[in-house]
Amino acid sequence: MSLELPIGAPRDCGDCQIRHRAVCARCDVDELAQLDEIKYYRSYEAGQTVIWSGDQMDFVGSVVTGIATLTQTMEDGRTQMVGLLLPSDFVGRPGRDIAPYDVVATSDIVMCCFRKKPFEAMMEKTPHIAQRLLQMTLDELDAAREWMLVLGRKKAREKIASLLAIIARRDATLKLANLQGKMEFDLPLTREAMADYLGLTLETVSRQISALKRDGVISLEGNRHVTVHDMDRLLEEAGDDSDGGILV
Amino acid sequence: MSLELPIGAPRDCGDCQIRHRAVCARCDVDELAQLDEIKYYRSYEAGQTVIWSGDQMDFVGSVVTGIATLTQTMEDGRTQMVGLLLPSDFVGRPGRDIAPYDVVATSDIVMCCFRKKPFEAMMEKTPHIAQRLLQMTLDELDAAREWMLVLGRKKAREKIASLLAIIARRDATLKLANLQGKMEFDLPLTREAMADYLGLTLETVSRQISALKRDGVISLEGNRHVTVHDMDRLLEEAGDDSDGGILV
DNA sequence: CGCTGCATTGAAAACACTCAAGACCTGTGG
DNA sequence: CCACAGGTCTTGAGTGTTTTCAATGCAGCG
Repeated sequence: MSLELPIGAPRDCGDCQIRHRAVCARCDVDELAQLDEIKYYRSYEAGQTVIWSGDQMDFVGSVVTGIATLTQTMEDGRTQMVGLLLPSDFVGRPGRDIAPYDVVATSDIVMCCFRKKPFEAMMEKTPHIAQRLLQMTLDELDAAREWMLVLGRKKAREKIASLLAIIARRDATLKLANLQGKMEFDLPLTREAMADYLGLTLETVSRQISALKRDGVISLEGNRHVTVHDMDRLLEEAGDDSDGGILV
Repeated sequence: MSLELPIGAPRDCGDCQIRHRAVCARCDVDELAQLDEIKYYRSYEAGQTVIWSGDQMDFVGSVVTGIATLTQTMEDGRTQMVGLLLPSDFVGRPGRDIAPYDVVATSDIVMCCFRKKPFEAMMEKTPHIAQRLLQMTLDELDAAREWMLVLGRKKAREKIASLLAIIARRDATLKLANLQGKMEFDLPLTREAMADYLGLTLETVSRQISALKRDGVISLEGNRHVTVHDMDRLLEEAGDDSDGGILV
C-alpha cells in the first residue's frame, strides 16, 4: 500500500515526535508493530470538524501535530469547550461507540488513528497501553478539575490571566525554558475560542485582555503574539498561589 | 487482630455492598484475598476532613457508605467543589504522593482504605484493577466535563435544575425506578455545598430553589426533601435535551 | 477598492453578588 | 414543657460584573 502520508506524519514510530508522551509511550517494539497493523494517519484542515457529537466512532487516536478542541453545545447554541487537545493527547474512549463531544481542528492537524475494535482487543491483552491511558486520563481529570475552579469561581480578569498562564507554562515546558520573568508566546486560540474555554463572551475576553495590557501586565504584537512582562505578576492576577498552583 | 469494624463496614468482600461497582469489581477471589492483606476500614464523622490538600497521602480507597466531597480553595477563601464522592467511588491517585484537593465527609462515612505502596505494587501485577480504575476514571472525566458546561454556560436557575436532575437520576438508578413523571428524594447537600458545587452563592441557590417552588416545578418538605412534579419539565429547566442529555 | 472575518469599544440591561435582617429548625438545659 | 442557642435557610435592597446589542476598527485578499 503506497498511501500518501499527510505532511507532518512520521515515517514510522521510531521517528514519531510524540511517541514518548502518547498512549503508546510504554509499548515495546513488538507492541508497536502490532499497533502499526491497525493504524493510519489522517489530516484535517483548520476549522474542520473531526468528530461530531452523537456520531458513531470507529477509531480512536492521538493528535500528532496541531491543536484541536473538545466542545459541548446546548440546543440554543451556547457552547463550552471541555478539552484542549495538544500533540500527544488521546481522542476517543475505548468501550464507547457514540461520541459525546464535538472534536474540532483549531489549526491544521495530523492524527494517528487506530481502528477501534482491534485497539480495544489489543488493550485487553497488553497492559502497557491501558496503564499509559490510565495515567493520561488521570492527568486530564486533574486538568478538568483545575478548570472547574476557573469556571466556577474566578472573575473574568482572573480567568484570562489563568489561561495565559496555562499557555505560557505549556510553551515553557516545550522549549525547556523556565517560568520566571518575561515570557513570549503565540495564542493558539481566537478570542471566541478563548471565550468558549473560559465561559465568557468574546467581548469580555477582549475587554479583559485590553485591561491587562493597559495595566502593564502584558503587551500584544498583532492579535496573537503575547509578551508577559513578569510571570509572577500574571500568576497574582490569576489568583493562583505564586508557586504555580496547578498540580504538583 | 480484633480491631472493631466501623458500623456499616462489611464483614468481608463477599458481603460488600459496593463490591460490584468499586475499583475491585473485576477482581477474582485470589485478588480479593491479596487486597484483604493491605486493607482496613475507617470511619469519619459528618463534617470531618478526610484528607487535607497538600498532605502526604499514604492510602487510597473507596467510599463504602455516606457522601464526601472533593474541594479546591483559593487563598481568599473562595471554594469550588470538583467532585462528589458516593459509595463505590475511589479516592486518591496511584503514583501521586501529595493530595491536590480537600476530601471532606458530608455525612458520616465509612472508607475501605488500601495502603498506597502495596496497592500500587499490586496494580502493576493485576490488570483487573488498572482496567477497572481506567473505566471509573473515564466516567469521572465525563462527569467533570458535563459540569464544565454547567459551570461555564448555564444560568443560576438552570444550574439548580441540573443538580436536582443529577440527584434524581442517581436516586432512580439506585431504586431501579424510572426517570419520568413524579420523583421524590432527599438532598444530600446543604445550600452552601450546593453553591460550592455550582459556582454560586448560597443566597442565589436559596432564591432559585424558591423560584422553582413558586413556579410549581418542585415542592419541598422541610429543607431537604424534594418532590419533582414532572421530570421532563425539570430537564427543560436544566436546559438539557429531554432525552436526558448526560452521557449515553 | 470593497469585501470578509476577527477584534475592539461603548452604553444599557440583565444577572448574580454582597450585606443585612429575620425565620426556621433542632438539640440542650433549665 | 419551655426557652434559648446555634446552625441553616430565606428574603430584601443595593451594588457590581458580565452580557447584550450595536457600531466601529483593522488586516488580508480577491
